[in-house]
Amino acid sequence: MTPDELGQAVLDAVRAAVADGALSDVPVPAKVVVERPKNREHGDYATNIALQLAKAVGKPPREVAAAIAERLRVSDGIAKVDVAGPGFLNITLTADSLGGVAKAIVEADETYGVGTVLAGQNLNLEFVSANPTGPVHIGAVRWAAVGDALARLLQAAGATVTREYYFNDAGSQIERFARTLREVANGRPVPEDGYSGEYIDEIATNVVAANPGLLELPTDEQTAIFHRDGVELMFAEIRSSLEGFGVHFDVYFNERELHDTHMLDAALKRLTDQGNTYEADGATWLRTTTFGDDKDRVIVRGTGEWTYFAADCAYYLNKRERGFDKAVIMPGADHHGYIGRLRAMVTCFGDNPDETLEILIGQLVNLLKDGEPLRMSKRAGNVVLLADLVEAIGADAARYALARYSSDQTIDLDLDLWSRQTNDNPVYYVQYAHARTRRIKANAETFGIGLDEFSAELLDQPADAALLTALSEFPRVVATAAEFRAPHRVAHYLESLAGVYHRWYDTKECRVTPQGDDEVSAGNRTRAWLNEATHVVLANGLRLLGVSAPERM
RNA sequence: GCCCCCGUAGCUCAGUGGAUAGAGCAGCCGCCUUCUAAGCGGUUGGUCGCUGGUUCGAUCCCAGCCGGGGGCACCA
Repeated sequence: MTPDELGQAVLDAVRAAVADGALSDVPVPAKVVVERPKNREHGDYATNIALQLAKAVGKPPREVAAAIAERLRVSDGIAKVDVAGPGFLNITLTADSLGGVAKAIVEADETYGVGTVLAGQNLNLEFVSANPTGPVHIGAVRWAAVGDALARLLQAAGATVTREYYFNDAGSQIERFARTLREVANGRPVPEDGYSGEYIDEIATNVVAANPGLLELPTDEQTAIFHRDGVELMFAEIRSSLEGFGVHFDVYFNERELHDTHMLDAALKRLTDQGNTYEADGATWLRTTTFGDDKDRVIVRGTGEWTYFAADCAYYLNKRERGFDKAVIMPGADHHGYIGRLRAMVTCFGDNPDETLEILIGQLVNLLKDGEPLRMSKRAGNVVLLADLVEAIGADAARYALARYSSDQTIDLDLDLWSRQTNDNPVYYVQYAHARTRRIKANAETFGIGLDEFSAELLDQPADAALLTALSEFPRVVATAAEFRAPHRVAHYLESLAGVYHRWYDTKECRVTPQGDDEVSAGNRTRAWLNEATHVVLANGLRLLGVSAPERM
């Protein structure tokens, strides 16, 4: 019996109690969620449904709980129902009923955990979107890890997800980047507002090599070529480093495309048609204050140039026209001030931002070196790159470390600590648990134990029940993490599951292979399924985070 | 000044209304002739920043305050 099925059984008991008058005719909830109690003495599962219904029923919670318990006890697969504390129902399943979960998980394999809570939603998930003026640095790497994990989660929850990277290849920072390349290539110092770093020299050298005679051209023509080829080389490097990190984007969208296809004009026209623009001080403004923004925003500057915000407007419209129900974007922590104007802009287009726009603001990653904060500045060349991070701690640890914290939390990443590769890093704990499932499987095979005989009622040890209930929780963890846009919940769940599994492994009564001269028992054979089910869940969970599930460690 | 995030064990963090607030690391005491000790058991350690409010019930929701971090361009 799965938690969902148990929830349904509890619901049936509530309905029965209402039907026969034990509970007054209260609105019965559509769904009852049972949870895995922290304390094993509280049964396999618990629910606070009686506490929730007590007020409407007009009876003390324990009395309501007793009425439900009485009707739940007679359900199939229920071993025990206790009323506890203020009115909790603590439920213990029969070994037979609970054990069936193991076989179901093994049979579901990679689809175990896949659900439908977000089915039918077509989402555009935009993340990273770092400017092509330098390599991917540590701040952006966080969003690569979190965004990719979130994309996997949303898909597991049934949504259709397009991963998108927005390249700002049309603004003044790109102009500075091009000028920097040109100056450096000509042996002159980096301009005051330019970019520094080894990559600048490399790219400048490569552009010159690819364009013989480049440095003989007039300055303007040089700049144009450095612009064109430099950005292209930077694009390529960013793309390949992200792919190397296991982060794949379905669409790399260039801001330039918005200009080239006149999307900005179309967006401006739409906004003007809606009556939300005006002219002032020689510029064209969007009246975002009407919809809650602090101040109105310029769309066309006095010089006649588009602002970056104008491109944002066009880009949003473009996403909608490509058929996405919702644009989900993950800007950096320093962009939270954009929420107001983006929501207002969406409203200016006539959409409801609560439905078509979702902005996931996360916090910074701070780097510590020798316990001292390391300030990062791309222009000063003082950056830690994706490649550096991977080299220091490995891609698995990096992805896990960056995805395991709530996005609301500022991360202090101590380079010394992480480069030591001690088991301060919980990814080892989880990966070790997975590797252990594979070794046990291999050992079992030498005893001729495969996945054949399965007798659920033999999974009768407390450690079996603890592992089974932990495994059964996975689908709801996935659904909840997807709904809350919180991949870190998966990581914490896996750590918890790994702990339960390690304890199960250490339980003599729960061995997969026989001890000493013992014969292979039905219990051994059945527990091979439980071991395999644990492998399935750990592997599926790690896959959601983009972390490998090693065969051995 | 305005806005966003954070404040929970020595450290890093989970926990978005319920039962004695959890985990990892660090510390201390134990456990390897039997499926990997990158593991397990035990133990030490917390006025959930403060003050009010809502509630049968608040770490969680609301208000104010105090700390820490980050943002507030006709830059991108």
